[in-house]
Amino acid sequence: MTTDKLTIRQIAELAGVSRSTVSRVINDQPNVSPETRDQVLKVIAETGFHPDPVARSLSSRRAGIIGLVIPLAIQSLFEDPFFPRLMQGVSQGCNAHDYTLSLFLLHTLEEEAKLYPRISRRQLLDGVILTATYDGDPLIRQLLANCIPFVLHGRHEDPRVSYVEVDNVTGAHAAVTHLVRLGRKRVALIAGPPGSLAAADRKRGYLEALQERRVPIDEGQIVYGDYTELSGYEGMRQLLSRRPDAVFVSSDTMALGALRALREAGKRVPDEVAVVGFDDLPHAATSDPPLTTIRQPIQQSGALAVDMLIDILENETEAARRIILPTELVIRASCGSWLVD
Amino acid sequence: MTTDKLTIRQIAELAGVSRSTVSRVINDQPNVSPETRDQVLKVIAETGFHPDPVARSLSSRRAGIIGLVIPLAIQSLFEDPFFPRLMQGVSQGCNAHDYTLSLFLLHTLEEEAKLYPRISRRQLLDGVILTATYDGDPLIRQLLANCIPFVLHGRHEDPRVSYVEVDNVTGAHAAVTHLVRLGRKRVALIAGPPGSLAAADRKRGYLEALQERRVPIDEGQIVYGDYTELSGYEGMRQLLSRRPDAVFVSSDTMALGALRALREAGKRVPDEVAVVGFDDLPHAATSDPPLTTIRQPIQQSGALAVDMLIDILENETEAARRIILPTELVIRASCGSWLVD
DNA sequence: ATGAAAGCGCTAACAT
DNA sequence: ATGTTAGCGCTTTCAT
Repeated sequence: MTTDKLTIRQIAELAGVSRSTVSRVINDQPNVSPETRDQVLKVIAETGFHPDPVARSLSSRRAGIIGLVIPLAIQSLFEDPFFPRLMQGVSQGCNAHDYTLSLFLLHTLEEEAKLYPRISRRQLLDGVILTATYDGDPLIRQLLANCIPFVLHGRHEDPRVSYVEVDNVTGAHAAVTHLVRLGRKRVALIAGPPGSLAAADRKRGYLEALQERRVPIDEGQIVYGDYTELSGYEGMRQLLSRRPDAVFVSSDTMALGALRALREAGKRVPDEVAVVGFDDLPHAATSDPPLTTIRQPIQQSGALAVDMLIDILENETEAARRIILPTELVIRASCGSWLVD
Repeated sequence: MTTDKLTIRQIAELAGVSRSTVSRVINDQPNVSPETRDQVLKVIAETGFHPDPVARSLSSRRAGIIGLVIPLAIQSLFEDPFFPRLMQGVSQGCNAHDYTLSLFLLHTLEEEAKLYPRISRRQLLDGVILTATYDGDPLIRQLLANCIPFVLHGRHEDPRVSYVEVDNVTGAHAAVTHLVRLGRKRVALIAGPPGSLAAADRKRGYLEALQERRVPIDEGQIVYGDYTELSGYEGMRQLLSRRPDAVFVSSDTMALGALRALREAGKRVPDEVAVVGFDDLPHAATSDPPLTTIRQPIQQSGALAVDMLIDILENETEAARRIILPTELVIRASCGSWLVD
């Protein structure tokens, strides 16, 4: 039935019209009489015709494909549910707009170098969503220099860059303020990797919250992880000698590692040490004890990045677009709220 | 510098040759004299020319793109590190062969229906890797019917289907045999969802191991989950009344849920109940207690699926290809090996 | 409202 | 070894 060698040419013949008309119908363009349109649609339905996306891209200069690129596909990518969640959001956004999603996980610098030709032609990809960029990532410069439409997932200083970000400063601020109000005096921080802007923002929220509450800041209470469970574990072990009575951890996955270190050390959570994470991914709710955390709308942010990119693609304006999404404190057992009720 | 309106035409002019010659050079074809080749390569390097992939696809009828499709993007996708790991493998495979990866996460049946036109044209996608298919998934039939090259991740009965699979039966068999040898008499099973062939295979391994060891099989000791932590938790709670002294869980993530249920119920692991998982993902090593599990080469299986698909694309043969990968028992604390030393 | 015709940038016979 | 030419299947002016 579906001979699949169909082209608009055959459809045109079968419908008794010209190729242009078929093209108009396919693309929902005006200037086709209702009868003609119905006739063509009927033939298309009967034959099961689908226009060739490649030919279409070649002549229309748009591919209907969006790239999601993750530079230096970090270790945590494959252990932290954060990225899958983000991909889900991006994927849903693409599906909703009938765009295809291409995924570029760059494991090495070589692969990163090879990426560029692929996207530079503005043909294979209409635009790019870039996430998990690190400080000084050359990709942003390249995209900017070559006028390739892109949206960053995470904020950026350059005024030309459009982005979707989560309000990391406020989120971290809320977490730490919560701990201080609960009476914790020695609040440590397991931060994300230096070089990550999101990590820096969360650290800033931590510092500002302490300052506002007149809690002295002790640099020794700050350690850095890379969003893996292991780095959270090791970070917490380092912190142990500083005897914190609370710790704000920049991701749930690292917080799970911190809980493990505390358990091993025989520290009761939250009685001796309160813990607050960041993300509110599923495993935060099932840890022992369940994790108080800052919820961020990961999936939504991915979908919004797609919306934004498509808006940029379809309505070419100059102004960069920016969205900042709010976070939310989710209270569970690990912060010990009930201890002070 | 990079004017980016370059076509082979300009390159041809600059190099003083014809377009065909440029094309030959680009595609590493023979019948170009070394001098000409060098000259062309020089111009290409100087201008920073990259051939347009879309135009190339249109005339060569191959896109250099592979699709990874995950039908009914199951809940567990976004909480179990299994899929990210698989994607990493697939992505590396694609990068190694200079193919681009497109990701199709199908969240609804509607989206699944829309996918088909996208791939049927044999243009946008050269081939497909299909994973997490469920029983009676229409996708396989469609791909087969339309002669779209694809590789299944997971085995399949149809002799025309090429696949890469992990030896689930043997893996599960090893897990259960290990438990029985350790003296466990009442070995329960938390299986994967009915409808999944991999889940059925693991169940078969479980049943066969018990039979071989002359352990009576109790259907009441078998429950089903969906690879989420929660389903493992609930499965274990159901099993509690059956008083198992061991449980084989079909995924690490579900095993974590089982551990949580046991902890809540005050059952000591492994003393009272031994637990063995499946996967050996990072979180298996950091649970409390660390999880004995069956390691499967997820990442490798993804990369191999790509290799296989590309082999099929580039050397069109009739015969279906099949790879079965071995698993490995990884002993940690949760099975209580040391209790019987 | 409809059709004719010129590309889009490349590959692949075919000719030389 | 190199050039010529005809498409690939569609979109898009430009006529009518």
